[in-house]
Amino acid sequence: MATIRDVSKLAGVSVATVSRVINKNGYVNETTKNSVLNAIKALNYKPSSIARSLAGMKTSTIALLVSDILNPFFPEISHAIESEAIKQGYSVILCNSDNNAEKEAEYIKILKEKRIDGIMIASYTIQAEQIKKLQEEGIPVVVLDREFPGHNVLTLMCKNREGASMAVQHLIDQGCKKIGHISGPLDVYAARERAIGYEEVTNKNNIYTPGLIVPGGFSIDGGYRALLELYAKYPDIDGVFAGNDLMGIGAIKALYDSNLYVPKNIKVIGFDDIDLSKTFMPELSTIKQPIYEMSKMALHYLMKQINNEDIVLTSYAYEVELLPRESTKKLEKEA
Amino acid sequence: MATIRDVSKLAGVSVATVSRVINKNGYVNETTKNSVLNAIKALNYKPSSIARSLAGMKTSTIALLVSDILNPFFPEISHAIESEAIKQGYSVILCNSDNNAEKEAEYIKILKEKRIDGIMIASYTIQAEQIKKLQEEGIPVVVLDREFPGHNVLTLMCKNREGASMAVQHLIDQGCKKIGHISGPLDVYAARERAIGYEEVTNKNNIYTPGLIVPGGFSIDGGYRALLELYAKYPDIDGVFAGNDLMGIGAIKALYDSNLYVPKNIKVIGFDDIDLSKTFMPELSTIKQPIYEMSKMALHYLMKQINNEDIVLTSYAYEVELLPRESTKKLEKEA
DNA sequence: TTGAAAGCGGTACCAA
DNA sequence: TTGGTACCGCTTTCAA
Repeated sequence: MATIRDVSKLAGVSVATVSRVINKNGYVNETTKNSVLNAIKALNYKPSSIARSLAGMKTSTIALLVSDILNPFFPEISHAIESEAIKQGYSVILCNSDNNAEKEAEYIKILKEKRIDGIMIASYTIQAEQIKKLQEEGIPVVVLDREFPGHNVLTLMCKNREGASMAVQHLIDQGCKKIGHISGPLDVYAARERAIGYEEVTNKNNIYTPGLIVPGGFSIDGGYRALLELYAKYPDIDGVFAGNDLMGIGAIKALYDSNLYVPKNIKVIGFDDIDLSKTFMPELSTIKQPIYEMSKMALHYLMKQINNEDIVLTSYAYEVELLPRESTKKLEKEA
Repeated sequence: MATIRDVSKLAGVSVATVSRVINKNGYVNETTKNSVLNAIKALNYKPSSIARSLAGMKTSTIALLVSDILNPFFPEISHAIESEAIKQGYSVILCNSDNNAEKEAEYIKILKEKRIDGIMIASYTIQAEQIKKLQEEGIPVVVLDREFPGHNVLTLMCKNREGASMAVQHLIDQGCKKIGHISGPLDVYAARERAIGYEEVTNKNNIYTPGLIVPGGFSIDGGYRALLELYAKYPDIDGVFAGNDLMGIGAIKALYDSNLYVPKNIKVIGFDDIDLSKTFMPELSTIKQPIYEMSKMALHYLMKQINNEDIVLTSYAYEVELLPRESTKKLEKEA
């Protein structure tokens, strides 16, 4: 593989000049420039990012740390982050923690060694302490879908609590009297907020019962099991708010396998609006998070930090939107 | 951030010695070693992979090029590749081509600049020519789910044609008389093979009709539209073999929206056995590809090439397995 | 407008 | 067992 020296020799100039034309900075005579360009082409020269990073002290690479790449929510984030990053000339290295704190820690170590320019975190296992450490070492960080009160990190999320309230209110509006909640892991911020939103509305309507909250681990299987548990305890349940779409889908599946139908016997609403939710049968009502928009802004702020622009390290919550679909439809005969 | 020189000074040794203890190679006195280790800890020193790569001429990084990260098939591959790579001390940088040849080419350029040690390709847009070029430049390549006859590349896939035949035969066994095929893009190897498998079996049973093959672009939406088209042309269709699970799901959805039910009115079978297929309702019968196993072996062979071990650059096809589920069940009254 | 040369942070060879 | 040092391929002053 040709090096900058090969190019400089062939073009009959110094490496400094070659560097200037590659980076389009500094003065360089038009004629000189052309002969360099020709030499580059002739040698099929591709500058080594490795060497560039070492000399220039930046890698043009960021990392995206996710909890679980098999959960469709994360590929959606990943797709957004990557699309936006590439526009700015950045590559992203995707790290899948598999919800495993050790694997995550290992990744963080590797990322530091790789001297990435910044890190975007969409992982539930990460602790505030680790984020603080990253920042102390001068690595820009932005966090998605989490909150660390009292910590100075930029955090982007949606209005989880409000969304949850909207979801539950929607079930009530559709005629549900006994509403269960399949929650995410309650040590996860978003899951907790959604559970609180559920509590608030059920309380206000005097239909709150602690036993109606069952954890479902944010997965299809978890949602499946949670629904069965819920139904065993409360056979008269007629509405379910699932803490995310995946669990909503699991719940519908469990109902189906129990010969109960959605929305006829029980209405179900999820959260997130992943692609799958409108493909499922019945189509899953949900609370839409602006995933792409959030991710895009998150990247934007990460870049700002990387470029040493002053920004306020705080948290923003995006608006959510109720998407009523078939899974919460009020049927004729009920009306 | 501390450098190797900082460590050497604090420990009172030379950088060479520090390098030796970091890399656990060469002789180093136990006492010296400990003082180095202490210095490393005291300074929170993390060796720069950048500098290491530049000096050592290897990056310990491979790339995985996929067609579409939003298609669950690819996160599954990605998960497998990444899990296995990390075990060997390799990081993987995930590149999502979005089925866009230009974006893909851009990525390949970036990857060359990054001097990655090898590249794993699971992309439908890539051309044999590009692979040849990579190889000529000395970059190890392994390809998943494609075939390039006449080209010297290691290619891993499953028995697509055979699997397709099994799928169609299964539909026939379940009593289907008129079987349509929703195909993937026919310029994609796997899609073509599956279509051929379909043709072979339908021909043998004298139920082959060219019009019964409709393309569905390997996506849910495409499958949805393809089914509608198929049904409009052939209202008496009673079985559908979808070229992948996603299209199978789209087809079932389309049927459902047309008030036709699976498996009662029409039976549907897919291909791949993505996670979702057994969650969908009805559960989708499918042909299982050993995705994890294939990916694992693909990585294994990529590493062999990276380590300059001699291997035969050829193609292997893995066995597939019929997974009959609800979507092709023969109902009582039909029996 | 161009070039010489000093790094960037490691590795590895050769001497000691 | 250790240390000195010449690279790896590029960027970036500083001088010319």
